[in-house]
Amino acid sequence: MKLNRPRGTRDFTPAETEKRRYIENRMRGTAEHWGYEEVKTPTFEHTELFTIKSGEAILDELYTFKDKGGRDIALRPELTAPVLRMYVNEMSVSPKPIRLYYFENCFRYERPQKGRFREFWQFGVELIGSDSAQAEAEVIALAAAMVSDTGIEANLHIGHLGVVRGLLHGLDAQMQAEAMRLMDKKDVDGLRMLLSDQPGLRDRLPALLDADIDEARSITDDAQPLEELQATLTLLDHYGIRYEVDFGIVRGLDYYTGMVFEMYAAGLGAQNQICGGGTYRLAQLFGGSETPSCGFGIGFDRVLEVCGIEPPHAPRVVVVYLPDVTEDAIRVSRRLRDDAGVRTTIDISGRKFGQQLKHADAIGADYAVIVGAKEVEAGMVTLRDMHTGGQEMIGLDDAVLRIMGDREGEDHPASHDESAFLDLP
RNA sequence: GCUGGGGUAGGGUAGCUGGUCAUCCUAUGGGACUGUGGAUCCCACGACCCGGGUUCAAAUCCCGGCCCCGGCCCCA
Repeated sequence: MKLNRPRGTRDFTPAETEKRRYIENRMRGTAEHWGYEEVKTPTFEHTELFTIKSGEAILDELYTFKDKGGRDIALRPELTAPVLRMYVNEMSVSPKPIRLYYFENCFRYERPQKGRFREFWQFGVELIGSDSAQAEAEVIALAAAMVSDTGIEANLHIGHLGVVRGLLHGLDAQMQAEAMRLMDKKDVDGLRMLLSDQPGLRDRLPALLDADIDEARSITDDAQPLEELQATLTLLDHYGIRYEVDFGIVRGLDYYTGMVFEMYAAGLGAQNQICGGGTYRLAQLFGGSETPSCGFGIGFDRVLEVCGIEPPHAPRVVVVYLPDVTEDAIRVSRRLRDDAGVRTTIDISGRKFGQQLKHADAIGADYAVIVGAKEVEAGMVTLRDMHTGGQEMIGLDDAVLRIMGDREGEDHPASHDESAFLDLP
């Protein structure tokens, strides 16, 4: 009986993996240019870490189990909590602010659909130790840069939880939660109905959904959140980032303290959000001292689904040889790998000459380097361009140069990206 | 959790008002072809999602499950 992979998981073929690696490394490169350093945390944590952060309700969506020592363990559903836990455990005395990024798989037990899987990958950033306007603007600008680096046009919406929270202050907790939910859904009618006996709010809250920052001033009495937001937005203008003010972004969780933002891309159906973040305080929940922070997460799988970027083509070379010169052929393949640094394969199946070429074609080789008695005698190789069919007997050094020149002539981005790409294990 | 559509070789499909050996294309391996690929021909390989029911007979009809693709809910 054939076994299939578990629901909501995926296999990635070589072509898909290559593309994922390439995009991943571009994003990595951007984060590093902004001075962020990569961290890794465990794939599983104590379940408590996530329930402390997000409440017991998330247990339904967690992969949990008891380990052999009876501990309650959960596969990580996200990385902000693990990274902040790590900060409290390992880095709380590091000089602030601390700039961290991560790229990891996460697990959520949810119904799979477009852009939603049970194992998915998140790229994220946490700027720990500051919630200044400068910090917020940097984090948002970095998110925008990462997304646009992948060739995606996304809409950036920025809001501030202080405004809604200030307005809802007098209501009981359940009403507040419901109002927040309706704000998030932009459900004007629902809001009016919910707040029908709250004349002070019934119109102001729905009005906030469409308000820009000036209009918001007339809706709320509390000027402070708006000033904070204005300071951040002013800096973002200097970063050259385009955004939309949206007080309907509520990101319901208690630990968000102020600015919140989301990015949306077309072409993803119901799961159109590719990035979400904001300013929060979590460290004290995990036993650290109160530490303002901000960060965001990018849904890597959704990015891949809409981004138009393809990895640069790296030439493929096949050494085609006759059985009586196997040793020479192996020597040639070593030179191609070591000196030219191109991906080089050589027949291991005992195929006949014609079939070796046929196979080279089938796997999409760009060049065949032909080694036979003639070549060995002349101390040369025959370099065949598999695309044009043209071929020429030349010295191995020339062949190496020719192939390397091809690689450098390809249309692909700046060298740092390429070297990062090639340095992968 | 709710809901619509769907599961036939590795991929794509025909058959699906029950009845020869389940069709065709493609991919893969080999041969025709012992120094020149993409063509052609031949051979090989390989499937009815799982379980139960109805029936002399089930890929086909019925029930349940699993899975896939969407939508809702949720979304740290």
